[in-house]
Amino acid sequence: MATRHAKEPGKQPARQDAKAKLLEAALATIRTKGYAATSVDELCAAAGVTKGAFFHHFKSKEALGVAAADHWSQTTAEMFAAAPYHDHADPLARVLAYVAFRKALLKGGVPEFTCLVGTMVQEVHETSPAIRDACDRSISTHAKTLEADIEAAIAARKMKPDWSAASLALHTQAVLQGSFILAKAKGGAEAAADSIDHLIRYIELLFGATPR
Amino acid sequence: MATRHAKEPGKQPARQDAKAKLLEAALATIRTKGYAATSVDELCAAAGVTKGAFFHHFKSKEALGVAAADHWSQTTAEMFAAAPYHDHADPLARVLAYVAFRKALLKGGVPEFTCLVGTMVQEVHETSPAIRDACDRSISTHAKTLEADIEAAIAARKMKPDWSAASLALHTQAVLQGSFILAKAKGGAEAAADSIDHLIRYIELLFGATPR
DNA sequence: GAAGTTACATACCAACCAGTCGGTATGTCG
DNA sequence: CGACATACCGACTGGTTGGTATGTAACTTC
Repeated sequence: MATRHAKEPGKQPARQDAKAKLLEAALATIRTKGYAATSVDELCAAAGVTKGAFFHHFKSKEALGVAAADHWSQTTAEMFAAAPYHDHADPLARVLAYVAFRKALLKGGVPEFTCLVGTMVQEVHETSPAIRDACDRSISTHAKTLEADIEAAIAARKMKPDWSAASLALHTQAVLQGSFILAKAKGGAEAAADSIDHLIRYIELLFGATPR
Repeated sequence: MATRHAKEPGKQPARQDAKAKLLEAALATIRTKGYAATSVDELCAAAGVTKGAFFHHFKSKEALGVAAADHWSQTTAEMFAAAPYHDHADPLARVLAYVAFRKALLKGGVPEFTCLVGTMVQEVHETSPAIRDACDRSISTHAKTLEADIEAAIAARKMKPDWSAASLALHTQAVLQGSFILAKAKGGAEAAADSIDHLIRYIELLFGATPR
């Protein structure tokens, strides 16, 4: 029985460590194998904690799914907020730079660049309203961050389009999610990159810019 | 080949019935709950057969997944081959009518209009190469059926685009798959329809037609 | 420094999972 | 007819599942 009470900072595993490690393990594992095929035991093993810790922090596997989606929303929001595409003066340039940025993210293995909530919502949309809503929130909130720039680009050109900024913002997400499916089917990012190029071309044409 | 015909009408359940019923049950159930969350027992119950019948026709659950993807490829291919969008004289009109046809298919509940192979490949891309390949075949073969019309539309306008007919064909599938994810996240087809409208607008702009 | 709370660990369970196996009913073919 | 194959049945198995009950060490508060 080893009693150690080392009080120095950064020694033993921090107290709230298990929850964070479980969420990180959930992101990686669910993106690779999907939600249903990921077991609680597996998550615990990947996180290096026990099942007691899991059910202490999450009242069920479904609650972990919701928390994982929320965690995903938060970390991706921070990442996009800090991304350089906001730096352009012209709003259309910012929108195009955003899409180009998304294309540039297609690096590494398929599970590393695909979307957690897109994967999860496909599986649980009929069986877990809580997870579905969390995924919807993640996608819709992110799309919302594009609306102001799209709106400004419309206004700057005095356009009166028969489509809304909101629908174009959601369309960008549809193309990205669809491109991830192509990447998964083909085992590589090439087709996904081509599809994103088509999206860039569409936005250029929509706003009357010269397509490359 | 082996012509197996019932001798008299009004007989007992046909002999090859179980396999077909299992495949139909697989399409419905997997589209609703996903592949991993669908158990063999559940499939058997939905098809009204026993587990003995299941493992007689499919050597494993994974084999059923492959067969379901192939069955999906076949039935959808027949359905699209018989669809009216081929009737237009102009190849671009055929392409646009195809996309409009896909939009018109967004009827009923979400599991009824979404795509089996898009759902499955998201889950199993890293864990079941056999199913992933079957899903890739389904998507890529279907996309291929659009290439000739796109190519003809390019040639008719003497265009020299920096994108290929193949990539545009795959892009249509990406948009459709992405729109299904939006539909699943939002629990309805509206956002999916809007996204398909953007795809129609893109193709019109690409080929210099007047956008509506 | 006792009391209470939080953050884990250990041990366990009933339900469920994919897959097996011996058996039967119903063909086909010679 | 008999020999053999195919189609299907349903009980069974061993391992896994999500979830629980209980214990305990560490931190917080007074």
